[in-house]
Amino acid sequence: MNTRDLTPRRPSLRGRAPATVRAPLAQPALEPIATTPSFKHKAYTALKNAIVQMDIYRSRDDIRLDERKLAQDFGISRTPVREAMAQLESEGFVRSVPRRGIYVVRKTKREVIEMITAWAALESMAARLITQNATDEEIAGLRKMFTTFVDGRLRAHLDEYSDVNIEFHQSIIKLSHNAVLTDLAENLFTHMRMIRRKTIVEKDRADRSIRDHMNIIEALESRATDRAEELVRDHALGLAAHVAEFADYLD
Amino acid sequence: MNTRDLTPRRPSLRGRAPATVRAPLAQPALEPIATTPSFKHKAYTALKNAIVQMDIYRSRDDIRLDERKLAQDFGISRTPVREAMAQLESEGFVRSVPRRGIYVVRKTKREVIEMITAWAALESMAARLITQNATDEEIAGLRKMFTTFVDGRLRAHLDEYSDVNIEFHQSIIKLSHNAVLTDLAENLFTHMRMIRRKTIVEKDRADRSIRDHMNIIEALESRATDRAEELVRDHALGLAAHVAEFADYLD
DNA sequence: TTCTGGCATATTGTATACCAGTCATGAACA
DNA sequence: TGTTCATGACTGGTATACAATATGCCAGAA
Repeated sequence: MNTRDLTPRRPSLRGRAPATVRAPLAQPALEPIATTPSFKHKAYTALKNAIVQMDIYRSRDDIRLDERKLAQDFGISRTPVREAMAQLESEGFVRSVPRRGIYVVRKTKREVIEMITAWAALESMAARLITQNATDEEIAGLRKMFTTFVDGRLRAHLDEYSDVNIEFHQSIIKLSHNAVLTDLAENLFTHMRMIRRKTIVEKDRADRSIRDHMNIIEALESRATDRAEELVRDHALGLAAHVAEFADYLD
Repeated sequence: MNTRDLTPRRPSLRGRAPATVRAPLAQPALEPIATTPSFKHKAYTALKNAIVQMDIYRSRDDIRLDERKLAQDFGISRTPVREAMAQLESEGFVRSVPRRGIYVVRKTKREVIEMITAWAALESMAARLITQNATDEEIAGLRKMFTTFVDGRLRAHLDEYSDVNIEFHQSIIKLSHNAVLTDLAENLFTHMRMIRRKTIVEKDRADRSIRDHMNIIEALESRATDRAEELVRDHALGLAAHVAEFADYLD
């Protein structure tokens, strides 16, 4: 098997990347056309949704996904399904065992704690960036969103893994305007969403969480960089500690 | 196209992992045979190495990879090459343009800064964890590794993107014993390594970098959590600022 | 009845054939 | 001489066929 000898030279291809060259015309910015997002991408989205929505922590039985059945159900061939699976595997959602099957991954308690810790790292950096770069309007939007949540009757459901809670933290990350932070965190949040159903909703923690959020917003508004970072970090690490102590249903 | 209807039931599969059950016999513990890592994985490794090693920032010409040629060179079919490509694409190393080709991705200046910022977030959290969890021996190993580097004649090459420099930071992340942090950072570091050749080696920054490293080690040794975190963070963010100011060769 | 060995089956890994756009080329024409 | 446009080679996307291997079943012997 002769390896190597790639193609580092460019083969003619004169015009560099015409696809990315935007015409400088004064057109009303028409959308990039309804480009069909390829079967592979559609399969990826559908599979990810399906996996996220299933309550995988309810039972301890292994959950296996059948390539051929999925391909049949989607009405496509195995190839795009396999490519979607490969991506989901690299993102930590499924695990492929050769000649055995593809199984949905259940995170261990340790892994969940590690993910929350990583999230703490990313979001605390985001908070820092917000105090330095975000506009007052953006931060005000954060407060508005939050108070809407709290005033509504959603308060009762504001446990750590609820959609509204995660959305709040997701907004903080996004306000950093750092695409890398956002992407990395997005994957972590998706994993979080999968655990939510099993969470023990403790009234105390919910109240504490709301107070934390308020303090975070205030620190951001006053541009207190170090304090904002610290509050965000400790809020997340507090959840990690809580999981470490009480989330015995994992494992 | 009827979607959905996965296979959440587990298909028998009674004994969970019989492969790990060791026979209690007095046999010479024969190894589980050399299992060959799938062509897909081998192609992935080979491709990644090839991409990382090529000096992609030397020229501005697009670098295109040809599926068919690569498959031919590797002596395998297109399928595993494609699957490897898909993974590399999700990791941000290549970009696939339908009906056009697969191109090696060149990071923009903004993206590099964002990556360094994310790295700062991860490593500063790692530093925090080290002060709380790592053993004295582990931290001592860090100092030993570093002094070996500095004492040697490697000092001249200790610019921010050099292998030894990156290895130092990699070691810090690893000492956190947090697999999620480690994985996320690993990808960022790999991207870093690709930029190194174009770096302007400034003597001042190299010296500053060494001093920073020493301070970081001392903070870790004295278990100064907040200080270690701050030093690590500022060290990385300093590089980000440096790139923002001087790395005009990007873009 | 219990255990062993071989075969049938199931499932993923890999190879190959086909399809649908894209782009360079060059002939035809003004 | 410059422009247009048809054509064909080329490329990634998709479908399908084939190969390799793990697992379960069953017949037959002890």
